[in-house]
Parts: sequence; structure tokens; C-alpha cells
Amino acid sequence: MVQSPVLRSPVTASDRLLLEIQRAIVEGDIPAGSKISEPELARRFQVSRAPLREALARLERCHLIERLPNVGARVVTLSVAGLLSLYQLREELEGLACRLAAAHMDDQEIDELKQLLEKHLSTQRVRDGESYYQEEGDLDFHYRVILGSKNSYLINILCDELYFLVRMYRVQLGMNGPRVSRAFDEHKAILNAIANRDGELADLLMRRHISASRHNIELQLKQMGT
Amino acid sequence: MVQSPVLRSPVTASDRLLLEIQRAIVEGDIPAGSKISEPELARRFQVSRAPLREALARLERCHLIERLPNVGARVVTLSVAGLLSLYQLREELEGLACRLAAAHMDDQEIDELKQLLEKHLSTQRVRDGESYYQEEGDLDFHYRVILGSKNSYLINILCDELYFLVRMYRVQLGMNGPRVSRAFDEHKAILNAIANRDGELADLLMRRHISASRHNIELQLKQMGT
DNA sequence: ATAAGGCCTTTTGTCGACAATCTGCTTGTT
DNA sequence: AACAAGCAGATTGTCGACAAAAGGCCTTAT
Repeated sequence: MVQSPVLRSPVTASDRLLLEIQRAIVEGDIPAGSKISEPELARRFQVSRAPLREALARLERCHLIERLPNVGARVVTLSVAGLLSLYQLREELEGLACRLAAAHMDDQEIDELKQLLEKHLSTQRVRDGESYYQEEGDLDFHYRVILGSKNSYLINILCDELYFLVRMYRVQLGMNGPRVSRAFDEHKAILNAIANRDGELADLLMRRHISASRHNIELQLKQMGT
Repeated sequence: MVQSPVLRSPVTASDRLLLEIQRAIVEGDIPAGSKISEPELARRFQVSRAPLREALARLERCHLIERLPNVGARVVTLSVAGLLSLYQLREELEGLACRLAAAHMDDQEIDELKQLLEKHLSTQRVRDGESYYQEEGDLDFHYRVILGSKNSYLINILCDELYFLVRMYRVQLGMNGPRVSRAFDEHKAILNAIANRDGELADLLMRRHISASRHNIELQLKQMGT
């Protein structure tokens, strides 16, 4: 089984490029919707175009850029329609992941996940309402559950192909509302269901959790619009 | 909205390569599990390694090959576990696609799909039990429904990333049983549900349809094993 | 004034060669 | 005889340059 591209440490130049450009796009350092100039990026990162193009191919794979033949690449634009499509998928896929995780995670993995949540709780109390938790911690929990499904295709789609786009929406729309503590409780409920081997319940709770998260971002979007 | 890589006619050398190698792998012309030699393929298709590597990157994207840094690419191996994972996902995703299609397909699209089924029926009657229907026609129906969902991420995952692997399993395990006519009836029932705007029912029927198809292939696999 | 057409510049796609890394074998040692 | 170290061959990753295509700009005709 091949390891996830995002987890393995960068061994090659294009690996390093991928991580750097990924971060730059997610953080908005390279603005959404902007054209990508291969010569410019090659100069900026001090590499030839060969590894750069390899990295661009992988960026396309995680939906951060769009390429047209003989025209070039462009950073994706964020939209309400895109957000809805994305979260629609996440609801379905992460729901499935929960059902599978309840069946396939062993007791040790569940224990480790419990400990992770406890760590989140303390972190959250120390710097309550901090966006760090929302950005990394939340996704970390989801990450673990997805890995627990043991379905390699599901893992690949969620962790490699959609993960960064989700982060991009969150970062660029400034997710830092009061949903943090609520999200934590929801995580705990989901994990309980998994620990009880109640896949159906975990599925349902995860769908609600993601649905609530989507609502939250939609609100943020409309708030910005007015 | 960027057009599907598999639909657009090949404009560049790597496009052409992708199609040719895709076919070769799906049909077993390049055997499952075999190592991919870049120099060899480059000679075989009369191109340099640059477009070849571009094509390989896209082949990895649709799960037909697996690459390791500094080691190279290898055609995927087919396994029961892989098949189950794949069909698990399809059930979920194509179920969702049906629900969305019932909501988003317009009357004209539904009419066209009805005509497609009629065409399948006549084709099936003429050369009944032919594998052509099973290979192309069935996937064609699924294809249309997926496109009808209007969810670009869902379309991308199913039509670009999983489609060819599904075909590979079917072709290499020789799907040509008596399921053909039954599958046709199931398609008709699904389409009816969509036409009636009954997304829930379409979802349920599609899940059953795929589940039955999975059972069929599993049977074939076990039959080969004994 | 506007629209069509052709040039020019820039960008993308492809090529062949070089550098870095891995694989398998030989060789030497315990 | 078994195992480790090192070497040779081949393969992958990267580079710089060339070819082909797209987009912009100017000219020209209506």
C-alpha cells in the first residue's frame, strides 16, 4: 500500500515544491483565481520547470489549480456553489468513513484518538477560541477517523484530494467563530459512537457535524457579502 | 468549469499517451502488477520521457498505477480487498449522484437518457448477452447519471478517477454473465425514479444495483480461485 | 468606428543530456 | 556457508534549450 503523498516527508524537489505552493495557495499568498506563470514560479523557487510541472500536476489533483492545455494553470476561485458541492461530498464520504471506522478501528487506535481529543481540550482551554484548533485540530480529528476507515480509495480522496481545498475555504474565509467549543463536543460524541461500534450513529453525527460546519462558513460568506 | 480530461479529444502528446496507456492497462495489454519502464514505454510510443511522465502522473491519479519516488511506477494489482473498497465507495457516491440527479437533471436530459436506454435495449436484443453492453453501455448509463448530479467534484472522482479502475476489474475478470438483462431492468427502474424526482428511491436502487454488480464480480473471482 | 486579419511576444509542450538514486551482483570476511 | 560492503549497471529526477501554440497589438478594410 502506497503511503499518502501528504504524509511522507519530501524526498524530491517536486515534493518540496508541492508543499510550499500548497501552503502558499491555501494561505492566499498566491491569490485565488490568479494565473500561474511557470517561468515566474520556477525563478521564485529556484528550480527548473520540470519538477515545477510535476508539482502543478499534483496541485491539480487536489483541486487547488485548474489547467487547460496550451493555456496554463490558474488558482481555483472560491464560490458558494463550490463550497456546497464540496461539503455535500464530505458529508457523504466522511459519514461513510465513520461507519467503516466503527467497524475497522482497533481499540488502541480509538484510545489514541481519545487522547488526541483530550489534548485538544486542554489546548482549547489555554487559548480558548483560538483559530489554531479550528484549523488544524478539527481537521486532525477528521483525518484520524478517515484513516480508521481503512479504505484506501476513501482515504486518498478525502486526505489527499479534498483536504487542502477544505483548508483553503476555512483559512481564506477566516473561520474563527464561536463554533470551536461546539465542534469539540460534536467530535466527542462521534468518537463515543465509534467506540461503541455504533456505525450508524457515528455516520449520522458526522453528517450533522459537517452540515453545521458548512452552515457556519455559508454564514461567514453572506456576512462578507453584505 | 474545466472539462473532463477523459472527454476532451487529445490535443497534446501526453493526452494521446494517456488514452493509449490507459487502454493498454485496462485491457491487460500491460499486465496488472508489472513494472513500468519509462525508457521502454518512451521507445514504444515514440515520444520523449517528458510527456510520458505527464501521462504517468495522470494514470496515478486514476489509480491505474502506483509510483514511489526514485523507484518508479507499477501497474496496480487487482484484489478482492481492492474490489470491495472500490465498490463500497461507488455505492455511496453513485447513490449520492442519483439523489442529486433527481433534483438537478432537466427534463431534456432525462428524455435523452431514456432514449439511450432504448438504444441499449435494441443493441442488447440484436446481440444478446454480448459483453459490449456490459462494458460500455452500463458504464455509459452510470456516466450520464453522474453528470446529471451537476456536482463537479463528484463527477471528477467518479468519471475521471475511479471509472477506469472499475473497467479494469470488469474487463480483466471477464464480466459476461447473465446479469446483462437484469442490469438493464435495474437501470430502467433507477431512471424512472429520477424522472419521478424521487431521489431517495433512485439512491436506494442504485446502491442495490452496484451491490448486485459487486456480488457478481466477487462470484467470478471466487469461481476463478477454485 | 468597428471588425477582421496578420504579425510579434510570451507561454506552454517536448526534447535530449546530465546528475542522483536505487537494484543486483560481485567480492571479501567471519 | 552466510552475511555485509562495495561496485557496476540501469533507472529516475532535473536541467537548459528548442518547437509549437496562444494572446495581444497593430494594421487595414468596410
